Amino acid sequence: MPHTGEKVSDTMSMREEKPINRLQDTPFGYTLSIISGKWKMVILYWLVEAQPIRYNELQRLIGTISHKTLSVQLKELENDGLIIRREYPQIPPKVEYNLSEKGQSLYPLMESMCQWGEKYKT
Amino acid sequence: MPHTGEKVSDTMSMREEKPINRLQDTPFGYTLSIISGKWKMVILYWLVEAQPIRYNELQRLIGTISHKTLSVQLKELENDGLIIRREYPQIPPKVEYNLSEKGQSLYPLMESMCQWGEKYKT
DNA sequence: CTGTATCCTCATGGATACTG
DNA sequence: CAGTATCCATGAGGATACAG
Repeated sequence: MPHTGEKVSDTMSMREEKPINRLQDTPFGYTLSIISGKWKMVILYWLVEAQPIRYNELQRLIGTISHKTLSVQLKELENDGLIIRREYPQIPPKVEYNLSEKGQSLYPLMESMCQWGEKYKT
Repeated sequence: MPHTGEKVSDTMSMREEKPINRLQDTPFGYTLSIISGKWKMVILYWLVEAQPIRYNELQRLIGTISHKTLSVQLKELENDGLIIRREYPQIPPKVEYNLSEKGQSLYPLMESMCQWGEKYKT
């Protein structure tokens, strides 16, 4: 898998005793750490579909995510630079979420996942 | 996201009251259910790199996965049809794991993940 | 409306020992 | 060698209440 142009052992192997190459430090591992978890990709998916989207609408679309979980996940996605939170100083408050360019760039990945699922889903 | 050719609400939305379209029943959700989790993609990654591979070697390569966890994950991957377990009736036992065609077909996804990580990793 | 703050449950995964 | 069995720790995620 030519993910770096280097030998695999240079970028991902745990074989070296020191320094230990942690999975997270590899491109593959980094991506994994960003999009793994139960909800990350689902949230990103809906952002692709419906951005800009407000907090409540997002929760309604996902349907089964809890209040706190959505909140935490959104904050993590924001910290990872995948989404942009835009707050309107109103009463009542209004917040819109959009994908950043970095977030948008995951679109091909989601596409691949959809196509793969389409093909292999029982 | 044209993952089915149908309207999004027909395949993924939770908006309909009944029947509720569960995420798992969508192509996207199916893929998610298959590859999510902490180790699935890591194991598949190493299979791409080093198949056919034996149980012990696999654990050694991953480096930080526990005995039980690897065992459980391998069984799930086998049940999902992504890998093929081949047992040689020897003493001591020898077992080799290979990717099935279905498993191999995830290669583009892994490729995408590597490339994305390569580009956006800090 | 858009969140935080608590508290709690439970699945995931780890350590260790044992088996064919 | 390639697992299973058992027990345990951790943290992700959920329910509910409260706040700005």
